[in-house]
Amino acid sequence: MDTFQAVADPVRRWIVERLAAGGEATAGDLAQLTRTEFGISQPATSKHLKVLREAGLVTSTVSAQRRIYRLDPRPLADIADWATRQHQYWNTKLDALTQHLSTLKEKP
Amino acid sequence: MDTFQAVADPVRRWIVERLAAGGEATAGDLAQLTRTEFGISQPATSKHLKVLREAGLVTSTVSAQRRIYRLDPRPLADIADWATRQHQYWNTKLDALTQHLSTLKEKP
DNA sequence: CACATATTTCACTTTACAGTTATATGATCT
DNA sequence: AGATCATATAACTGTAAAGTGAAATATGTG
Repeated sequence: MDTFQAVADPVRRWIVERLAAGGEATAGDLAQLTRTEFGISQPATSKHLKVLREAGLVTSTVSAQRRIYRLDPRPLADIADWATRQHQYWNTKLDALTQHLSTLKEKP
Repeated sequence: MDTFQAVADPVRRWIVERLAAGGEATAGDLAQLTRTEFGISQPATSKHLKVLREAGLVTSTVSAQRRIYRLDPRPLADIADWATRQHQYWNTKLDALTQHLSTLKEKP
């Protein structure tokens, strides 16, 4: 699954936001939080974490029985880049159009 | 369907890119192009366009029997903002950590 | 070693979505 | 009006993803 699909799911997007805000969290923390936030079970969250892991959005390190999850900022940068590129490219065209229209208004 | 889910699909992302590059296109143009690019039928593309419309990513205007599709840059800006926000927030934390580690290295 | 804790994986069900063909809608042309 | 073109919708199918409870795996503790 690619990066876009990974963050398409609201639960996973919420997890990403949580990790960005808190820095890191154990799988148990996240399972607890998503339970209260979305009412889903612990295995459900575990599977979401797997998807995020395979998409490269998060990394996990083992600490005894706990798995500590952290965000990898690079894939997010890719998304931001893509969106900004499409956004800006088209915006310049839009600006050109607006300007063209206003010159038409001056000299009708 | 929300903006993220709309651009999660590769066909729709391709359509967005095409509109950003070309400025505008008719439904027929896009149906033709996605046909050669992905091998899907005209109704399939029509449904993708519907999703993009309902997500607010594109607008369509009627010109005789044709529907002309254009990109609305605002939702893309939202995506870029979101991704940049998560990315940067965590990056500052990462920088702080890196700096912390290097000071530890100096004075062990 | 037995037991508790943390997390993942398995087997299964339900739901959502992309795709298809066929049909409907609406505008243009002769 | 009838034919045709452009696009959308309907009805249906196959597949994938998200959810669940139960079991497996691995680590720490009395």
